[in-house]
Amino acid sequence: MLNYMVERGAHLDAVFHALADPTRRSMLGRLAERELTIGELATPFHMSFAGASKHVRVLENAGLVKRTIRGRSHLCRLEAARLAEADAWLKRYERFWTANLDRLEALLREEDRAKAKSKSKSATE
Amino acid sequence: MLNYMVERGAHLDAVFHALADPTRRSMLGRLAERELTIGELATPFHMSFAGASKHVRVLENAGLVKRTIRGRSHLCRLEAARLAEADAWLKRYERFWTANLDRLEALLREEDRAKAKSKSKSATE
DNA sequence: CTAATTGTCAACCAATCGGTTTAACGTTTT
DNA sequence: AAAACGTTAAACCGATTGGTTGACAATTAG
Repeated sequence: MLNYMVERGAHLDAVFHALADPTRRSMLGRLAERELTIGELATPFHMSFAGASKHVRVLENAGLVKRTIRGRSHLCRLEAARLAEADAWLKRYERFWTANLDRLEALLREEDRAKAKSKSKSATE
Repeated sequence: MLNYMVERGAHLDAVFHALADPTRRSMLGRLAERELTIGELATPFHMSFAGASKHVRVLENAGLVKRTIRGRSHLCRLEAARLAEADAWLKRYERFWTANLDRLEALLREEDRAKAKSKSKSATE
């Protein structure tokens, strides 16, 4: 749906998909140190040039990499904004692994639910 | 490779893949509020029962959900440890969106690289 | 015992994935 | 003008994805 695309989550689909591949994560890792051309990005993996090029495009489409063409070589640089979005999404679950205070909070919510049995809730994704 | 599986990153593949689907993210969101059966997880989406079941399995295989069978219904609960791993991976890039101090750090690293031109580096993914 | 409920499994589908190869394109060098 | 370089495009491949259906197993309710 268009609403979904605009409102929220569309980026996350692409970003998480892009991150779900070790080759791509490795590329991002190298780009975190310096800007690299497609060729430089390709060399560490025993993979065809075109193969690496496709990985870069996935990263680009997810907004994780931006490319500037200079002459015949394409320079890639890391673009972190979308990573920040992914991080923000994960943060919503932070309390589940920071624990401790959680046990308490869980108990409180338990009490809350016991008291107010009437409400129905909407799944905010 | 087996080495890859054991060493690092194998989880991330599965976790990020699991998160790359809006249905699955939504399920996690609901599980963050309370434990739910497969059926309860399925209802919000106009999707077959078996379809939802497969999504849950993906989450389970990624270690994001744990299931306890009680009678004929399967209770699912959120398991956050793997989310923490994903968060830890993302944190390595945090400085790229917190910015500001970065410009400085980048300059410092630039100087460093200029001084020591001898070292080769390994891509730690 | 019989029904209905809760969920899985297996087969199947079209679409996408990660990867290859070969051909082409624009840029730089000679 | 020609050759070499850096990269993309297109066609293709097998594997996987998200989704369906229908049959089945197990627990629960009437």
